[in-house]
Amino acid sequence: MLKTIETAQEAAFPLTGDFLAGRLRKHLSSDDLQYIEGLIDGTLFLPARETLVEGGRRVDVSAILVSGFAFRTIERDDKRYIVGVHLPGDFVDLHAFALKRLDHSIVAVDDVKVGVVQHSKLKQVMRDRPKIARAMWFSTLLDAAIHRKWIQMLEGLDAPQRIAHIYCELQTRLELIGSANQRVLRAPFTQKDIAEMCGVSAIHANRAVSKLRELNLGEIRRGSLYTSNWDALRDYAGFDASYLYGDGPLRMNEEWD
Amino acid sequence: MLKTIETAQEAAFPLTGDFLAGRLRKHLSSDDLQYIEGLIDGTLFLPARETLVEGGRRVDVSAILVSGFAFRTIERDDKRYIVGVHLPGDFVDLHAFALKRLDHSIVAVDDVKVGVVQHSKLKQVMRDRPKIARAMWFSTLLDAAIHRKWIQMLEGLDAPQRIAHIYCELQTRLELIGSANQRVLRAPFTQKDIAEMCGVSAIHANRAVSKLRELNLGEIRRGSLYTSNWDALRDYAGFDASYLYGDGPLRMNEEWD
DNA sequence: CCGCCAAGCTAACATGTGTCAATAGACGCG
DNA sequence: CGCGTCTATTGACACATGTTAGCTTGGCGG
Repeated sequence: MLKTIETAQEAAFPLTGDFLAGRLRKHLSSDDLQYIEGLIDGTLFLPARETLVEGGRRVDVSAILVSGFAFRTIERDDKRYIVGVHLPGDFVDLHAFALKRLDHSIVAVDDVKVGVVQHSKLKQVMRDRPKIARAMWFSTLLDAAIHRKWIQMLEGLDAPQRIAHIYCELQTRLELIGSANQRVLRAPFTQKDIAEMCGVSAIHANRAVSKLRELNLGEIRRGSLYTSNWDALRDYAGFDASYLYGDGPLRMNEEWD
Repeated sequence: MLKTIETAQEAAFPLTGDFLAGRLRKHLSSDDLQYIEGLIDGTLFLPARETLVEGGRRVDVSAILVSGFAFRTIERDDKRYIVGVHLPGDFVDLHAFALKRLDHSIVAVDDVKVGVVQHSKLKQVMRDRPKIARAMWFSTLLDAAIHRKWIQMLEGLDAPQRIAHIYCELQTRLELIGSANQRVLRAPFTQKDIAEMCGVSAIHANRAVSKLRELNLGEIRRGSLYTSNWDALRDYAGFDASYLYGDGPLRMNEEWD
């Protein structure tokens, strides 16, 4: 169960379908998207910095992030490691459906709204709607592809490049769900958050942020990135968006039937 | 298609079912395992260091590793980043089924044998055998969980600890498929391979290997790890096997019906 | 409006890691 | 058997990052 269900409040208004399954928006028909929306049992609000799913716990529901940011985190010896970031439209703990318990936690970064789906319903989807099931599988594989890119990033980039890469990824993912802004990437991260995503100390993250500013690549203030030169930033980070499977000739609509 | 299909040879002998779907061995009935084995169209041999699947290419088959080791790698600017390791029994590019093209390459470490499965057959599985489909999904989610652990490892451990952690993981995974040895973990890695898994230079990997030797934690010779003290090694790396979902009360046999 | 506290920033020094250069060992091949 | 090549190893030095300490800024509640 959701650990913090008791601190959350029920939503009063309907979901729009706009951000729902935002990541799959380009990959499924609106019929299919509506079907997914129909799986949602209810909506929860969770305040910033609260834990949505505690690692190790058994769960029998999964959650779609409707608004706000969330982290995947692993704790060890009082240190927190951020292993992924999620945006509105991400089916954020779908992994728990097949794994039954998660190896990590999901925490809200700012105030978030999530849609809750019972695993029993997902089991039904597996039986009755193989195409939807495959799309959900695809969504978790996209998480895996992002994980691999982070591994490569941690293996090959220094701290300023890692920060640049993470923001480039987020910008592209926001573009894919239609909520990017050209001049600013609004995000609620502290520099400690940035440090934990990059695997460096908070102090070094600060140095790295300063370096990006000195290089005129962008200015990070209170988590938000202001830049006039995304191309230079992408170049600096060696960012290549193909791992996000955002477009090209391989969208599921064309491939999955 | 398999890029190197022309360099590979057809297998002459039948598969045993022993290592097949080795990772799922504890999670499925022998009936189900035999069904998976039945999906295999043919067998390929691939010589050491050859590429099984080239990243970016469209594929319409996936491969189960029957014998030998394989790496997942990403290339960039003539540098190779190893983002994962696979052992016999791993459904090594099942990700390509839903993704259609892979964001990375699969390369043989030593001489390998793989079983090939057509995606058209997997599509059939999605329609007709939801439980098997879910098990295959599980297998890819296990890859994702391993990716997350690598991210944490790269964010939080220094080079010698990373090496220790990787070998601990491999030992546990070998135990899970019943082919571990208590005194030696036989593996065909060069120190350059180890460096590329850890995200450090080959020279620094050498220093790290030396340090493990000095600390009496283990001796790595030609890729194989000789140790008499796995507990100390696990402790040194902060290794906790729960992310491998090897046992406990959450096996699929009990949970998936 | 004040004051508090978390977040951001800076400096100085220690450790981890990269790079270059050089050498030694292991293996394949003629 | 000896040569050449890939792998492993060592030393010296430069750069990246961690750690500790202290200071500044900004948002927020009283």
